[in-house]
Amino acid sequence: MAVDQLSRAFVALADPTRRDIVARLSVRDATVGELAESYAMSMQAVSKHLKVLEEAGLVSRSRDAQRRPCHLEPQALDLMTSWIERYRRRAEERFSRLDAVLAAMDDTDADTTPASPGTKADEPRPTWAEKNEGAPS
Amino acid sequence: MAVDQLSRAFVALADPTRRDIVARLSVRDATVGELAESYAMSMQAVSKHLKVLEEAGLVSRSRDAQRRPCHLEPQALDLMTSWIERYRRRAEERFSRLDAVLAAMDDTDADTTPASPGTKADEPRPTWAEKNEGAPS
DNA sequence: GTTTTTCTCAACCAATCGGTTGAGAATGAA
DNA sequence: TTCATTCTCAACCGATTGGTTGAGAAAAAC
Repeated sequence: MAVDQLSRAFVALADPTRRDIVARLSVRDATVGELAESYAMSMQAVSKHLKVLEEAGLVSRSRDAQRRPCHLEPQALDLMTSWIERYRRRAEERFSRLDAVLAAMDDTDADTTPASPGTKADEPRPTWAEKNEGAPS
Repeated sequence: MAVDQLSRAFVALADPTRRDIVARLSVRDATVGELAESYAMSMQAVSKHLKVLEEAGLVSRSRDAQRRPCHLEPQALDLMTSWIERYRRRAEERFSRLDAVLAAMDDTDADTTPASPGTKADEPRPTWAEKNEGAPS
């Protein structure tokens, strides 16, 4: 559904079964069959979960005869962490002691206040993140 | 759907609009109406998105007359980061130079190899993570 | 009081999700 | 070739999602 990499990654980890698969693969690679033994669902269902993880870039698969060993790809996790951390850090800075000072700066610095509270944009179109960052979403 | 906090958080950030809302709230609190101006959808839709974020613990809301200012809650982001980082770190350790050594240890150490490749469990029930960690999922 | 502003709730809809079953592709073994 | 193993694809199903519209609650302003 969500076309972008980041959405796919978050969607992928939103399911408990898929998070459990990621946890297992962090220890060692595994085949679809091996993974499927652990869950109360068909191998087809597990295969579907792996497809979601694969399309999110979280898992890659090689070939070993009939088997399709699954391998965790940590870089995809980095992408998520860096997105989250960016905004967490930003939010926490706001609660720091410099809060009042920064707020005062906000009122005069148009770059950090792209859409000031009173200044209502007439049109919706571009996302806030698009207007203000490189590629946050 | 997913009942646990972590699932809710990942579900919440899986939607691009909701990530954009989080990005905006990381800079400053905002009301539903202010947020809704930026998106090509009704205020009701934005209100629904905020409800999802709120139930995930990512956003809290106070009261100011009719207005319901939304406030980002960074701790919920921490929860996600720490889950992701745990398994990313684990996976990356596997690719380190000690890989061969650890693999050899795995074959003898039953604690780090709870379900050895050949040892097939007869029953599915508990998740892998439940059996091997505190509360990973 | 009435009206305005801000927001949520309820009902609805098409699309997607997470599971199922059944068929079959791909590979290695007999 | 035939058979067994491992896995994916396709079709289907009920439940959930992300949006809509319409009605109305809550608070301040008139």
